[in-house]
Formats: sequence, structure tokens, C-alpha cells
Amino acid sequence: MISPRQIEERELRRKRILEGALEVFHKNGLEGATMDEIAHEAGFGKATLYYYFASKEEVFCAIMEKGWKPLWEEIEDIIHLEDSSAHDVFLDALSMIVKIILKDKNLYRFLFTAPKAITNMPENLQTWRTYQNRLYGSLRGLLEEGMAKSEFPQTDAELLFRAIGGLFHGVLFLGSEDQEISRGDIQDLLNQFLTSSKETSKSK
Amino acid sequence: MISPRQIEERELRRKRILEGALEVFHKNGLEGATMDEIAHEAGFGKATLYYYFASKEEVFCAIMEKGWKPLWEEIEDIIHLEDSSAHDVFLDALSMIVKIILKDKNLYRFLFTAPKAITNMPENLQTWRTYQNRLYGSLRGLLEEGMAKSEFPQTDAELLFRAIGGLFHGVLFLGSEDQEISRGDIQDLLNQFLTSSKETSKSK
DNA sequence: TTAAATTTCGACTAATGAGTCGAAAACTAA
DNA sequence: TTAGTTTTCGACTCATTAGTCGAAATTTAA
Repeated sequence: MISPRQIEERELRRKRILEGALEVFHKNGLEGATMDEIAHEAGFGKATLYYYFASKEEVFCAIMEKGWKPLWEEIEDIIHLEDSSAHDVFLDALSMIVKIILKDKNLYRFLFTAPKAITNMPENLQTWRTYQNRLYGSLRGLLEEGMAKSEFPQTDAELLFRAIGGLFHGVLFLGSEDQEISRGDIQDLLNQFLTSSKETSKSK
Repeated sequence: MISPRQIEERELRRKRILEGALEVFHKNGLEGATMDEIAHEAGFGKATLYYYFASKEEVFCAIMEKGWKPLWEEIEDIIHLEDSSAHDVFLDALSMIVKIILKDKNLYRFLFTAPKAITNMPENLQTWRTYQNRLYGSLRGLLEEGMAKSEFPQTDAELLFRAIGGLFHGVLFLGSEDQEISRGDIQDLLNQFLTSSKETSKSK
């Protein structure tokens, strides 16, 4: 008694709610956002919102999953399909990530800045953490592999990993809203950081 | 009718409250922290806390000021006293900042990750923003000066500024709590990023 | 010792916001 | 049209928490 079209429409409404939620999270912060405001932003009443999501946490987690899942999926593809040096695969992976992020910048700004203090959230909603962990794991692996073959500067791997993560975050999300950033810009910075320094340290 | 000692003790109690607050903010996040918990963390009742601070916002702003003010003061000293190339002054300034941050890492982790969505806070409490703006302004100035003399890699200044900011943040605050980071580590990374790439681009 | 000032807090108020309930509206299928 | 199903929401409850108030405890100064 439930046509495919109905299911699809339902899914659409869920998406619409998630978009509204993101908007409100972005405007008021995670805690500052009320279910009332989210609902109305999406064009529903609060009670309706609870017809689609069981709790605020569930909304939050759905957004997280919406962001982390595709990142992980793409990375897996790149790693398994591509057949070049760790260095190149790593840079391609980063490039892919930038591309995805730029397509939905608000979503990813939220993803990367959402308070880590989200403990006490039911385990079963936290599937996104799996995606996140796998993603980081893969990237870390690539980096370590590259370092082992000294395709990257020789420092503490963990430190370098953090530096890259931070650099990324800084370039994409720090500072005034409006500055437009191209994929090329980021590519250049990363190349400079990861590649040229190798040459320098060799030349020492 | 108020002895200097009394004033001092009062000041001490304020400090103690601020420390408690930081602890609780760190544990529960800004919004998750209750005035009750802050008060008891500091060893007082809530009503007492309101004897020392007028509102939660005031507590928050006092912490921000406690962090930003010394950073700014030190930077001003370095800029005005030191007499070398913009490149060197810039690196010294960053080094100073690292030194200060490492002395009170929890405070600065909070400072750098405290929700930017802190609008609707009374203007008169926001003096810390002045310190923050001046600090960033000075650093930005130094960077631009250095780039003008091509002592730094030639890219978009704003982009580079963000990259450095992000890198900083990443190295200091990203990832698992426990990893110890020395000032030297950071120095190396920055040098690599800011200096070696100059050489490379020259050699092109 | 005592009166005034300073510091403390228990118990309250008032507001806010998550989540519920029951019924109304809208849609579907016959 | 109508009986059943899905979707919507107004109006509620209930818990939490910022901030207040008045009085008690403690400290100071004479």
C-alpha cells in the first residue's frame, strides 16, 4: 500500500528537512538551533518534523552521514582503482575531496566544525563515525606508505597528517565567508607543501 | 573600606571561576555547560557565581579576553622592538604564539574552536575581539610585507594566511588529545612551508 | 564585642525548548 | 463516494537552566 512514488516523496521531504536543519545549524550553531526553527525553515510544523525524525540527534547524525559517506566512497574507489605511487594517489584523493567539498561547502563547513563534544549520542546513530574513521585511516595509510618510500617530507607522520588536515581546513573554511577558492589554488598549496619540501630536504 | 588584599582575593576567586568554567566548557561545550556546574566546579554555589559575573556571556568573554590579550601584547612587543626582515619577525611572532599556547593549551583550544556563532552578545563585553583583530591584522601585515619583498612564496596573501592559520590549528589541536608537540616541531613545519618553497619557486 | 560591609547560598521564578498526543486534513484505492 | 492510510499540526507536558531574592554566614574595623 505504499507506492514507490510515495517513498520517493517521503525521502524528498526528509532531504528538505535536512537542508533546513543545516541552514539553521549554520545560522545558530548546533545547540542554538531549535527543532521549531528547523521545522519552519523546511516549511513544516515541529510535530511533522518528528514524523520524519525521532530526535534532534537523529537529524544531526543524518547530516553527518550525508556528508561523510560520499567522501569515503569516493576515496575507496580512488585507492582501489588507481595504480600509481602513494604520493600521486594521495594527492588525487585530496583533490577529489576538495571537489566534493566545494560542491556543498556549507555542509562540509558544518561537518568539519561540528562540536566534537557530541558524546552521549546513541551508538546506533553514529554510523557516520565509521565512514569518517575509514576515510582518515585510508588517507593516513597512503601518507605513511608515501613516507616509507620517501615520496614525502620526512617528519613525524602524525604531525604531517594533522598539518595537512589543518591546512585544508584553513584554506577552505577560515576567514571571511565570501572569498572564492578554486581547486587549483589548493592543489598548488598542497604541492608546494608536500612536494617541494622533499626536494629541499634532499638537497640539505 | 576595601583593602588591597581583599581586592586581590576577589580577583583570585574570579580567576578560579574562570578556570572552572574553562574546564566545564571543555567537557560539555559552550552551550552544554551550565552555570550550576561551573559554579560547583569552582567550589561555589551558583548564586555566588553571579556575585562575580553578571551572566554566562560575561564569563565567556572574560575567558576570551584572558586568552587574546596576552597574545596581542606579545606580538606588539615583537613587532615594535625587533628590527629584522618581515620574514624573520613573522616567524618569531609565530614562535612566540606557539610558546604561549603551549603554556595553556586548554585555554587556547577553546579560544580557537569556540563557536563563531556568538552573535547577539553585548558589544561592551566584546573587547577581546579588538585584541583578536589587532593580532590578525599585525600578522597579516607582516606577511604582506614579506611577500612584497618576496621573502615568502608568491601566492594570494589571504590564501596563504589562511593556510598558515589552519596548519597551526591542525598541528596544535587536531587529533587525539595526548600527542605531545614541541615548539621545534612546529617551527620546522612552518619553515618548510614558508621558506623552502621560496627556494623552490626561485629555482623554477 | 559589635555594627557594618562583604561573601555565600538555598530556594525560587520565568523562559525556553525537546518531545508527545490526539485529532484534523489530505491523499489513495476501491 | 467512502473507508482506510498517510501526512500534518495545534496545543500540550515536562525537564532544564539562566538569572533573582532575601536572608544567613563570615570577615573587617572600631
